[in-house]
Amino acid sequence: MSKGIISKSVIRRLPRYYRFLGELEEGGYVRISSRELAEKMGLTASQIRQDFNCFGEFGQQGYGYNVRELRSQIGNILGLEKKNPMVLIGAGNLGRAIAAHINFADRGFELVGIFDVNEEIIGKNVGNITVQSIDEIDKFCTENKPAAAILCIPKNSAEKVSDKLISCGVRAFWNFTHYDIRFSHPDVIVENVHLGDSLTILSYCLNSVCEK
Amino acid sequence: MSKGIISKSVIRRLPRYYRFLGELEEGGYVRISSRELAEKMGLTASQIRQDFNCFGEFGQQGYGYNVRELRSQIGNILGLEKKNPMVLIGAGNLGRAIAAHINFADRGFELVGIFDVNEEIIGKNVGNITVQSIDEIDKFCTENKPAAAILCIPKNSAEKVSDKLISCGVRAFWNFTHYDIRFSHPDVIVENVHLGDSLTILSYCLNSVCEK
DNA sequence: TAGATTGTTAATCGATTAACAATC
DNA sequence: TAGATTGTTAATCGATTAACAATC
Repeated sequence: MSKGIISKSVIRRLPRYYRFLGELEEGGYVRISSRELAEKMGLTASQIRQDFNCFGEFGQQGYGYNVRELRSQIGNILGLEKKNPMVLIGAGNLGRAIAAHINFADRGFELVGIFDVNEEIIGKNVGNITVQSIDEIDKFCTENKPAAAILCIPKNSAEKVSDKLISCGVRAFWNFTHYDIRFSHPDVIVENVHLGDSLTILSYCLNSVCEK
Repeated sequence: MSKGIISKSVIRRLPRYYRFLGELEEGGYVRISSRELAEKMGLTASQIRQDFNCFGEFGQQGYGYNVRELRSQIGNILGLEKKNPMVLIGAGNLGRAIAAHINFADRGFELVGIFDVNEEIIGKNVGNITVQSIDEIDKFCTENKPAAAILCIPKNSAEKVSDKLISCGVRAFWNFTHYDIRFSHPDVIVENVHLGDSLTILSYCLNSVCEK
């Protein structure tokens, strides 16, 4: 699919390309040039062409890119035709909101199980999934082989839980805790979401002069 | 406070420094060298010294940095002693989870109002704040002068709502929608949280060979 | 004083932008 | 064919790392 290993900077732009192309497609666009797309997205045409050329030659000289075709290619690159089974650990406020709010199917995943330690939550439904005790995780993983896990748990339990999940074969984490999974598991795939840090950055920008 | 304008790359590392130094302080550390901190955080000592020197000379040759002092300095840089009034727009799953989950006071903010359009939610309490109708936002802003807003609303209402808030004096947004506020308001401060994009990146990494 | 470690300058690396030949 | 726009190479820019003199 791709020409060698792709830099994080490029990968982080792919979901946004995918979204924009979806909107263009809905808006009836059939073709678009890198120049026009750059204008709409606030990037340079050069960067767009460089980015796409990491993965192949999706355009045509003198014409530009076919919107539907390009979007579909990027979707494939992102692995969105897959439905990787995923578990949610922690069904507190944040975990339940994630479960309800995120369209997993459109992002290459399927949410197949939810786990918690809190007896008051266990047995209740979140969406159409019944929250199970974390003690069931071993058995569940053996049967369902989840590839990925969402961590919406307190920091102090994150080490134990992630160790356990990795030993059960989970290879990727969407990590909402401040625990650094990669420190003891350098080969695991981790996408961190540090909401607190994000708000802290907003505080900085509100109180100081910021670039861009 | 700082020596000129600081690059986004540096700013994005500040909250993590602040967190680590907090943990060190709790763990009884009095001093730490850039080398030791680098080891713990998975950075280079050089980068740490460069980062800190954007803001001043916080260390002492031959000694290193005083943990408590350094943390306090970074806290000030981040503006965490302030309590900027902030409103939440959208009290659905995600909005309510954010309101409950985030420690605003530790991040330089105070949540002072919550707004929604849904009649079934208006009048209910989220934490100790009563959800108001979005129609009240004008009056509320005049009285309370919120500096920042959290957008947890559908994309198609984001343009109207952000225009309105900006006209009411809101200068900064913690934006959970995929609407690009800066496109029509280039001078506004925006910190985007694109949860869907983040999960999509995890899909890519799970299905392809990734760096780091 | 000697050892340690900073603050800062210089070198390197990687990412973005510009330029242009290839080609539809 | 002429015009447009890509794919790709070269130039620039910015961020990270290395080196070292200053100094506690």
